[in-house]
Amino acid sequence: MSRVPIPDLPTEPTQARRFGKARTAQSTALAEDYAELIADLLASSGEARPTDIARRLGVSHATAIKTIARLKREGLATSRPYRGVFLTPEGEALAARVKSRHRLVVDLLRAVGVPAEAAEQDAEGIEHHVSDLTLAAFSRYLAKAG
Amino acid sequence: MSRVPIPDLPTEPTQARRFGKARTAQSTALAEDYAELIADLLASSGEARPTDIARRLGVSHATAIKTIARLKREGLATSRPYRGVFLTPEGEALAARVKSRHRLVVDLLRAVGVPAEAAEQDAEGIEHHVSDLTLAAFSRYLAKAG
DNA sequence: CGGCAAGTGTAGACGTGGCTACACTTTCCG
DNA sequence: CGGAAAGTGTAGCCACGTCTACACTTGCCG
Repeated sequence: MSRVPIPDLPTEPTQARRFGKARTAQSTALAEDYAELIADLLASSGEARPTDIARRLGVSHATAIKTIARLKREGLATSRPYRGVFLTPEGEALAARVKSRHRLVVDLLRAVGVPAEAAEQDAEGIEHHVSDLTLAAFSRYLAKAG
Repeated sequence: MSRVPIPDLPTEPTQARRFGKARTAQSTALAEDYAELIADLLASSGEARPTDIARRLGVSHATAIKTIARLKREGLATSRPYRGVFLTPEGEALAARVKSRHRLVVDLLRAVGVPAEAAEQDAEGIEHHVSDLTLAAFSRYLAKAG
């Protein structure tokens, strides 16, 4: 009988490692989204207020404030009561990385024929799981094909 | 001066919707992973035991059991104490969908030049955020380019 | 057939991200 | 300049996914 009705599963530790990484990635995703959004707001309007951030993200302002507190704890942002949020140099670096990665993912999706709105929507979730290796491949592909 | 140093942000509700969807997607990701893995284990060894699932996923058996309970609540799986886990028809359908989507994502990544191991790793996280529209585009692209 | 190893299940704790409700500042306009 | 609207912050709740610790079944082997 044919040999591949059941393709071999990855070895147990390999698969566990993959899932583990995917789980961990998710914990950094929030910080990345916030950093990028704060950078955008600062660039486009000069200030990033918790309420604006909350509205953009579709969460309550209380949730936004809690997450901003986490960014501060992690050294990515600064803020003083009633005075808006700013990014530390590390926060800005993260935002820049995230932004360029986002663009690259959207461009790649578009390049292989994904409609614009779907590309934007899916990129929002996909981008957090794209490794540097994959990103480099996207970049090469776009340089060649685009 | 140049007109596009700051590309317009998406409108507030649009962006909120995108983030919201990305957040929601993540909540279904776990169920998808479990369904796919259970299907694989059933296919390759005839049974899916909580401990095997836990080891593959890199979590404790207690976590696996709790998540299996959730799958049961959602009508995707069945199990009786000490007797292993099985999928309902809906669970099998989900597993099949997830499996083919996973394959398509890996193939697409490979097709644009992502190294095999990176493709497998990243697909694990990416797959949960790929919409049907995007999946269809991937499929078209592979048919044309592959 | 008795007992032990392996597997299974349950309880309880923790951190996270989400929410609502309420209190306090700021800002701005009459 | 005073008060109301808008924004900010805090408290307390919930669901979820994770863990460790402990108790109970199963199944097999001597």
